Amino acid sequence: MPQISEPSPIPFVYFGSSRLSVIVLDELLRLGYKPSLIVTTPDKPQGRKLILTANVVKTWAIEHGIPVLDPIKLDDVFLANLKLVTCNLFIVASYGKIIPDKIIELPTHKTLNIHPSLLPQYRGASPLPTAILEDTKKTGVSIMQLDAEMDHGPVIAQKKIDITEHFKDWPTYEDFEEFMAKQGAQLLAESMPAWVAGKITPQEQDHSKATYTKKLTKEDGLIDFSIGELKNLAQIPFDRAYTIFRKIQAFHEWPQAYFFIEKDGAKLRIKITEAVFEGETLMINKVIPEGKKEISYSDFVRNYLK
RNA sequence: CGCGGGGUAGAGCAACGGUAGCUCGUCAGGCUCAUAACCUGAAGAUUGACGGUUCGAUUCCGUCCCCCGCAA
Repeated sequence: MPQISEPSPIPFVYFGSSRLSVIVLDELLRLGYKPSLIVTTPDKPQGRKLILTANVVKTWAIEHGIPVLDPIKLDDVFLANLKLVTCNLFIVASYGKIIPDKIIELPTHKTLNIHPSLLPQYRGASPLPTAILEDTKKTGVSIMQLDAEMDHGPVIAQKKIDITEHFKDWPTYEDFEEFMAKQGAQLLAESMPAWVAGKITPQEQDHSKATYTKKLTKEDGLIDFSIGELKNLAQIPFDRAYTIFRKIQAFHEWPQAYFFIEKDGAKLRIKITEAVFEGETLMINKVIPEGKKEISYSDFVRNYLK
C-alpha cells in the first residue's frame, strides 16, 4: 500500500564498528534512513606492521559526510557530548563495547539493537558462526531493546529466515554475514516508524530458553585430518565431512579452518581458503601453506603429501 | 620503528656475476586389455618491482611491493 505521505525522517544515532555495521548502514541508507551521528571505536593499530588503521565504520561515515565520534571511553564527557545531539533513538549494531545504562536510557525511544539470530537463541559474541557450526538453517534476525545484560532485552521485531531458501548450502561466513546484516537492516527499517510512534509493545524474551555463543578463538579453526583423509577426501564419512565443511565456512573470515602436516620434520600449518560440499563429498579447492601463497588443492596434495 | 619466515615456469625445489636446471603436473604422440605405470617430444619464467655497482646480475648493494606465522 503506498503511503499518503513519506514518513518523516527519523533522526537517530548509530553505534557500530565492524564490517557488519557497515553493511547495515548501507542498507539503512538505501531504505532512506540516515544516521545523524555515528559512534564507533577508535582507530587501532592492526596487522603485521601494526599500522594505524581507520575502522571501516569511521571511513564510511566520512565518505557520507556524517559526523562521527570515536571515544575511547563512554564516560561522562562523552555522555555530555551526546546530549547535545537532538536524537531520540539510538541504534546499535556490532559496536564492540558495552554501552553504559546511562547512554542506553538517554533517548526517549531508547536504544535498539540488531542481532542476527532468533533471540533468545544464540546470544553473545558469535551467533553467525555458531549457526553454521550447528547447522541451524532455520534462523532469523531480531530487533531488540538494549538493557543491562548481553542480548537480554525485550524483542520488538523478529523475522524468521530459512537459509535453504537463499543458499544452496552454507555460504562462507562473510556471505552469510552480509545477507543477515541486510535482513536485519530491513527489519529495523520496517520497525522504526511504528516503534517511534509507540505502536510496538516490546516482548520479553523467554530467558529459560536462552542459548549463548562464545567468542571465537584461534584453536576453534583446527581440523584434525589424517594424511589418508587429505589424500582422498571422498572417503570421509558424510557426518564428519559435512561438519568439517561447516567449520571451513563458519571460520572463513577468522580464524580460518586449518590443519597441520609434517614437512621436513617440521609442523606446517595449512589454511583452507575455499571448499564446497557436493553430493556427500567435501571438496577443498584452495589452501595456503604456511609461508606460501594460495595454491590449488591438487597442487597441495601433489607436492606436500608425499 | 612490535618479532620472524618467504617471493626463480601451474606446484615443489636447485643454481650462480656471463640471461636459468631438476621433480611433479599440463599438452601431443607412443606402448599397453588397461592404468595413477612406462617411453618420446612440446609448451610454459620479463628469476616480485624499481634504481645502483659492473663489460655483463637471477646472483652484489639500496629502496619499495606482496604473501605467510606470532602478536593484536
